[in-house]
Amino acid sequence: MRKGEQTRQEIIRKAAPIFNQKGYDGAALSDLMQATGLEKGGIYRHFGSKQELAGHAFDYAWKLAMDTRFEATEQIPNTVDRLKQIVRNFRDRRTGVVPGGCPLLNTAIDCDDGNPKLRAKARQALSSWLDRMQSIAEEGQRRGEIRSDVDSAKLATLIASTLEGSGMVGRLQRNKEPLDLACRHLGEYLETKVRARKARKAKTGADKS
Amino acid sequence: MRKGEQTRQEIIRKAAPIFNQKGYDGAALSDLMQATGLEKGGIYRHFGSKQELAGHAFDYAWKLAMDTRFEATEQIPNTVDRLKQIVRNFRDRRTGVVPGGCPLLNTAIDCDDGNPKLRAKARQALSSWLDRMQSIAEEGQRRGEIRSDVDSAKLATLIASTLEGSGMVGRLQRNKEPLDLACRHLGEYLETKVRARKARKAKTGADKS
DNA sequence: GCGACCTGGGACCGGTCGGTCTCATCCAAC
DNA sequence: GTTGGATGAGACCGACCGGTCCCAGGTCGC
Repeated sequence: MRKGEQTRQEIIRKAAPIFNQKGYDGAALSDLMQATGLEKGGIYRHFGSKQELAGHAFDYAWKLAMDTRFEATEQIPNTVDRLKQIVRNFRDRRTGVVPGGCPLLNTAIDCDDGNPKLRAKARQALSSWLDRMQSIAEEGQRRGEIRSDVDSAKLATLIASTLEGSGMVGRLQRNKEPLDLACRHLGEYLETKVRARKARKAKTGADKS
Repeated sequence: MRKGEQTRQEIIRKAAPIFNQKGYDGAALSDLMQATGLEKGGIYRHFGSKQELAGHAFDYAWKLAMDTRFEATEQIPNTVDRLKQIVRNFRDRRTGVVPGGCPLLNTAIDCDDGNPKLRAKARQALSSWLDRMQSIAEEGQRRGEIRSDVDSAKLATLIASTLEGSGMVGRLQRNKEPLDLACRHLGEYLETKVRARKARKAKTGADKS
């Protein structure tokens, strides 16, 4: 029972980059066999189907992505600063993440037509991301750090959309400028439209217009 | 010579949605045969390979997308208003467009690893879109409608990234709100950070902060 | 109206796909 | 040390993949 579970986790770990890079159809059993060093029978002992393995691989990749995106944010006291750190994490933190770009973006596009099981997973993953950012925004509003007229759900959606879109453009151009651009744009937006002003006194030069 | 060319165009027209929805690998010859009503031999008479057909199908889909996105913009005199119309077109105009979402986004993700030919096409398509928006921004700067401190290339990238990201999120959620949100966000951004102020007098209430 | 050629059908090809099954081996509890 | 279940190898399967080719029939220019 022990060795088997170990192998199972190893398969998921090794399979995740394959699925993330090649997509569900593009990732052939032969690719997975090569990546894991196992024969077909060895893989199918632990998973009932390719689809099942793909599901676990996505969960694994997404967990890593989420952990990375929220890394070093828990201890930031101010919620706006926390959101800004999330934005920066998306741009900067690359180590440890499953290769092939954002698993959410990849899976969403890959499974948009056909493969409803994986699509549902992607949808759920998006929700989990949005919910977590929304919670931070709501906490900020309760604490008076974020303006009360901000719609927390829409803010989360805007941040996620902008980051994912920039990630896609940057990946296509093989250039990190779009991501950097989005990062700065969102940073400015958070400062000027989201962060509550302290009192009467303006703090930053950014509110000049 | 006449009938053949007609059939060829018909194949491209019918194949484009298949490739756009299922991706390159996912679109099997059998799917294309069903969509076109032709047998394998009939298709291969007009195209040397599946890849070649996919290339033409992408060009066709992208041309339609571009035409739609820039529809009703040429005659808008003010360049900022023209950019705003492009943003609105992305959200609103759906008729006549190849089903399956943005061909650029689909192809970029589908071909990110493997299939460099198609990937190059996607990259070129992105450039053509960015260049066209950048040209509008530059024209606006020459005419004093757009602030001189705006980086036209970065503005184009920001608009494209935001729209594509929102389109992806909206597609996953099967909900047009993200796109609407991005649209309004970009509209506000264009008004407050891009459009040149007329003179001394403030025109909109938006510049209050 | 004839003849050449353009067009499309469909049998056929080797390769690979995801998936199954059997059996030798390994490991771990006793 | 023995033994029984857990484990993984690899042959095998039918389906389907992209691609080729030849031939019948339709479509043209003349």
